[in-house]
Amino acid sequence: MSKIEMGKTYDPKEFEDRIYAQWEADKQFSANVNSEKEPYTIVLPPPNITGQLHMGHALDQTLQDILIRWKRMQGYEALWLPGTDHASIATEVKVVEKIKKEEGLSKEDLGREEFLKRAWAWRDEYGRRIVTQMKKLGSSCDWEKERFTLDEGCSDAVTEVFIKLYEKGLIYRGYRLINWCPDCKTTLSDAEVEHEEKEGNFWHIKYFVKDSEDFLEIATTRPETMLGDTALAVHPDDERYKKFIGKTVILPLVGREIPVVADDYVDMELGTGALKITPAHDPNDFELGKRHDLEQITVMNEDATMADNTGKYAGMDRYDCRKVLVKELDEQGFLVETKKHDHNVGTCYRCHTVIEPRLSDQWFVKMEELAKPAIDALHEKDVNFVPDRFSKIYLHWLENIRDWCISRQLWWGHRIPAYYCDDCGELMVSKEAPTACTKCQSTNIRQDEDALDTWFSSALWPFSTLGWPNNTEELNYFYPTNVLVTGYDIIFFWVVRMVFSGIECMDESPFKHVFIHGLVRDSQGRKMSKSLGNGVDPLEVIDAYGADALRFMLATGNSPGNDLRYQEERVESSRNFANKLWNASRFVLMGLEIEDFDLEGAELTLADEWILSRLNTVTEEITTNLDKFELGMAANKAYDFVWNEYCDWYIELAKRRLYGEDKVAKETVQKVLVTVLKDILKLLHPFIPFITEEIWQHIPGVEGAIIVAEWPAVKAERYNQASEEKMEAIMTAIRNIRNVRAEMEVVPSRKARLHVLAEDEVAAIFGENREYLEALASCSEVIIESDRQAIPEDAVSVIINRGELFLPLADLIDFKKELERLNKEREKLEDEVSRVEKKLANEGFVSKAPAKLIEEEKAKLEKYAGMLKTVLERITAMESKL
RNA sequence: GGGAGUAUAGCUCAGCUGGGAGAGCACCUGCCUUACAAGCAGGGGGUCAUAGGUUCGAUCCCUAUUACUCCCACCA
Repeated sequence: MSKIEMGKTYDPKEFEDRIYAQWEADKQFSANVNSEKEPYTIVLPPPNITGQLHMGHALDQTLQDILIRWKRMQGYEALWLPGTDHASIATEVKVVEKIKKEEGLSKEDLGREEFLKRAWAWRDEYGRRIVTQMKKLGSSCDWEKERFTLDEGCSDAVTEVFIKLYEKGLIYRGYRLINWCPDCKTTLSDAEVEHEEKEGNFWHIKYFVKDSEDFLEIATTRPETMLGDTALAVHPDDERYKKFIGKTVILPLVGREIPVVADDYVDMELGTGALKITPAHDPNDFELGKRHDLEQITVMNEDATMADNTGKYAGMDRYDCRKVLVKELDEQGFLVETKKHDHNVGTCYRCHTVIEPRLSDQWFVKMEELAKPAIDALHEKDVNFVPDRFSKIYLHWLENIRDWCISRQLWWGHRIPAYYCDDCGELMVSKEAPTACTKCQSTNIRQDEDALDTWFSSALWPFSTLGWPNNTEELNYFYPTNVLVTGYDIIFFWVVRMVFSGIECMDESPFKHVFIHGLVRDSQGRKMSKSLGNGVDPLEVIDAYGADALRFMLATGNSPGNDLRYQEERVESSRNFANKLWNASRFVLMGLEIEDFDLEGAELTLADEWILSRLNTVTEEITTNLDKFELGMAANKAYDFVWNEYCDWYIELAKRRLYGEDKVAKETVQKVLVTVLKDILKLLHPFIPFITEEIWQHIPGVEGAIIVAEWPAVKAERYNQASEEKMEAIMTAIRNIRNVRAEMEVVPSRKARLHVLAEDEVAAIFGENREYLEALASCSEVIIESDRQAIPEDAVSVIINRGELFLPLADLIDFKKELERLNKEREKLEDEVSRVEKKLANEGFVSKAPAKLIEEEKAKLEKYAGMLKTVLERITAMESKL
């Protein structure tokens, strides 16, 4: 491996693509059945091929890549299985738009076969684009295993499941009222219907009793459906309307005779307490109609225009017809009043057209039996949500689930493996098209025209991608997967369905953990959307700041399950961190003459021991955080350690030895610098893979890539609390000296002697490590004093625990100012002392608080009281001079 | 109509099982100190939404209230 000089500034463009290509060439992402290793599997939530990746994908994938890279380093056979989703309805809409625009044709003009050709071409183009984008982000997927929900294997799985469930009676064909999108001209499942609050009216209409002046007043929000009314309904206990029950009323304008039925579904409080029943256009009316054996009259076409059976209204759009009807009802005296009434209406989740309930023959999955084991899986902790609160959403959905309508009137998707005999009407479900009817032997057989709900194939993703229904080695090894990472917005579209499908087909939940993240919003908290034009393209961000900066920004500053605002400043600060790491590494590696960084037998200084000990502590914390899916916290800890401890303190302290004459000391400090740097790079690699790999490969003597380097182990024997405490004392002293100097407005270039007057133990620490103070506190020399008399009179003092530091600043010292400063210090210490004293005087605290805490408080009291005493003495001395 | 989330520094957000409030950005002061001005050093700034309760002790637990956000729901 060649060790080229590192560039002076961090330039991600210089190496990100190169590093990714190198990983690919070295097959670092490939995971294979390996009995020596434990598997760790994540399947990528397959992005829709409808377009390009957005920030949400970038977040989703960053989190997965962090986990996969971390586990790979921990020695697992880590598989991240990528792929894309054909997104039946969404893609079909796009392709229809495209051919309309480019060729001026409709999909019917093209015909099924030709249309599918265009759709596959679309898939090739966008599928490729998505892969390119993911690589830019650094996603370490095993691309050789890339799958597509509509590829051969996944399609086999779909057919297999369909037949299996059909044969078990869990898939059936039924004539039901389904959700119909008049624009997409297909059915939708309940999950695909979004409810939107819309302004509307209650129209109060008179329905006259046959051969009578008596009438019933009903209220409706959808007068156009009256053309399909087949009854009126009232509550059986409603005194106002009891006399109407069983009577016949005349449908206004139309003249048709319909009955008045009693049903306790009717709410007496709502509207007028009487309602019209249109079984073919309202789910409740449908149910009620079945109970009363009412006729179902469909009065609308597929495109929501009025049907031929509506006479003069035929062909009108449903809303135009509504206007006309209301006008006519009014003119003819049937309309009593119009009241404003806002209500929720169902809309298509793709095009937001108002759903029209429609009667038709469709395929359904019977849910009750499938839902049960999925509910149990959660209770038995086979499936665990992170954060746990999302369990409720999952449970609520499963416990209230209704049968799932899976047939779609679309071409782009898995065609339903059902066949009909045109002669005898026999229905056959089979893998291959039957050559002849199993009942009448006719060869006039045609396949069901419909395709399956796109989520039907997504539901099988965790095992269809591993080879199911074939009993492959990979399936046995990698299934069940370890964690599913996804947004909360598709818990019921997808997560729920994967769980029950996994249990049904594999007898085992498809994943142990479901790690839920939120949505990426814009800087003002709005959802990113095309219509608002506020979307931020991850590729542009990567172009400007690098993939590592984007990843780090996405991984930090938000907690699991919560939404995240995209803020450019945060990407910038992440980029700055990368730059910091780059420069620190450059400094450490510059002029390195050794390749062996083994610290065995090396003579370590306090600073060495301190940084190694801190590294160890931080390693342990980060590992624990990752175990608990606290990725943001882990990243922040690494950030703090690198910047505030390694760079700001250790590197600064290392400089003296580094530039010094002592060769052994120089080598030792280089060893420590590199040892710590190596672990830093490893700890950061899952978050910022490119820069860490690039730097790693500049380290002399390293073999192999960091992507497969071993995750740092926590070393019990190196944990050194004493060195951390000693170092802390010196660091505090340095901070205090800097603070005093800044307050006294001493220019940094002016050095001063430091006199230390302290208890022996403390004085010893300062004496042994005087060079730290010289290096970082502008001290020209450090003198340990044993006699107060020896301290120059014109010195500024810094009170420390069990001691006092003096800085003689001759001409600069202003006694009045110094006195002010000391008095401020005194106040602070007095507050502290009185706070602790109060606490310790509290009977309840002393008797009930844990012993350790009480000890700590006592130690604090001693410390602060001691410091306060010193400050007071100092003040007295100063005052005598004024 | 149910359910959930959020409310912490000027802004965006962390804060694990209750034990002296943190970061990034912004702001103020001083520094080009031979890795880094994408930097260094120092500093200001918070009755942790409100009111109660539990506790020796509450940003954290409980109750209620307010504001915002989201999800679910067949009430015409």
